[in-house]
Amino acid sequence: MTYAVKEMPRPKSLSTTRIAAAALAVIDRDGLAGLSMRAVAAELSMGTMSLYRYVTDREQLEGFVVDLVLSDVDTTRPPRASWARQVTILVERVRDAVGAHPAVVPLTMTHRHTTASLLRWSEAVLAALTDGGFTGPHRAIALRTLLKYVIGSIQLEHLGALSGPGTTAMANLPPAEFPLLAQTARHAQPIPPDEEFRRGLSIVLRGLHASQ
Amino acid sequence: MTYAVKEMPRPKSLSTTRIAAAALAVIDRDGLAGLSMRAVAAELSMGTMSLYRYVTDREQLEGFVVDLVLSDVDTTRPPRASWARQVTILVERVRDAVGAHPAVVPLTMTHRHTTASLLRWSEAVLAALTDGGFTGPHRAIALRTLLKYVIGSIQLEHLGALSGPGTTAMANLPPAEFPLLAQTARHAQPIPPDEEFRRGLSIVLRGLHASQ
DNA sequence: CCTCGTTAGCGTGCTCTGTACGCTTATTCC
DNA sequence: GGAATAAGCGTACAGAGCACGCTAACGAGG
Repeated sequence: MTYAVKEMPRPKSLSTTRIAAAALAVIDRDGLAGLSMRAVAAELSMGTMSLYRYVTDREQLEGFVVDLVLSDVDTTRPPRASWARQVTILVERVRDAVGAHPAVVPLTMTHRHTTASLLRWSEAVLAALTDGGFTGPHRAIALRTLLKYVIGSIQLEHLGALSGPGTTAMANLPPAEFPLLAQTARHAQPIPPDEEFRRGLSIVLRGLHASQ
Repeated sequence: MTYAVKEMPRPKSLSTTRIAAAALAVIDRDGLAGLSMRAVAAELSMGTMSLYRYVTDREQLEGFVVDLVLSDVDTTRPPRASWARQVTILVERVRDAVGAHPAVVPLTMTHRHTTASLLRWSEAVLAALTDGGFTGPHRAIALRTLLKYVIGSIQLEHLGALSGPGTTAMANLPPAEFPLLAQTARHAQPIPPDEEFRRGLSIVLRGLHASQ
């Protein structure tokens, strides 16, 4: 027996996903600074206030955008791979999904990502870790450490990658005051972000391996 | 021979540090949302537009706030300690400095921290790594990996710590769909943030050790 | 087919933001 | 003391988020 909805005099013409997609389009086109309720409404050919039928807040809309971006990550575990390889692939998928929309990075930080896809992702990572023999609190720490590395990487990448202009500036620092930094910057310059990410991740994985 | 400044008809009554301190006071009291040019001006008992004699932008003011917060980290290297211990202490100092003003965390992310104290901090970390036998590109990767861990940690902590309400919510997830996650959340619950941070860091350090 | 109830959609307007512009006033130098 | 210069600020404007209440489109019952 279905308890039908009492009344539906006029069906909603939009879904939250569609609104989020519109907002994401605005962001991708005009940057995060270009995101405004008016801009999103215009993108949907609606009046500004119509958005508020679907969204309580600008805050909530931003959350939906993050959800949308993160919903692109494949959370299935690659079969027939070592636990470390599984984790690597899962972690790289998150990086790629966020990397596809660099301008939303600040939003992913501010908005608690309790989105369903991140939960599924965590579950998959935990499964891989379990394959690797991790259990109990140690497994919890392992997951969190990986999460921290991902977040830090994304943040740092879209804030000045190793091969970016920031590093170039560091290479020109006064060598008297910052000898190691200047030298390190020169060494780091030719390392592309992908490689930096992979090598850092493999350090973390080695640490996990060595810790149990 | 000093080339004197041509004219100084009226001395500045404020320093950028003092403005940053006022802004930080506003943030600490009213949260980041309470930060506005008017609020900072009021905090200094000035007219709003007077601020613009010292600051070109709200953007720049935010940068100064970050600088101020980060200027609290002691960048001297603890003597007579293993390289790993040195790194641990240096890393924890950054965490503590930022942790003293949780509301500025989003600012530290948005604003490129090319602040002098972070440069000195990096130099110190590099020195410790050099003690540990790291050189060349490998040392660069090591520094970046540590930085990523710090950033990710700070971010994650002020976005839902392991022992926070977020984890409690996870513990109550449908066990059918998220068996490992629910179980992990229960295991993680009693772990305080400090311990989580330390154990994660030691994983990274172990990884660094194992990588060379 | 018509009417009624409900809700999607939106126009108006308020408050608050950052900041451009230009005036007033305090201060230092000769 | 007078002139020059910059500090300090009052006013004003564009654009933001969103509260409020009206209008109109639609589904259901007669």
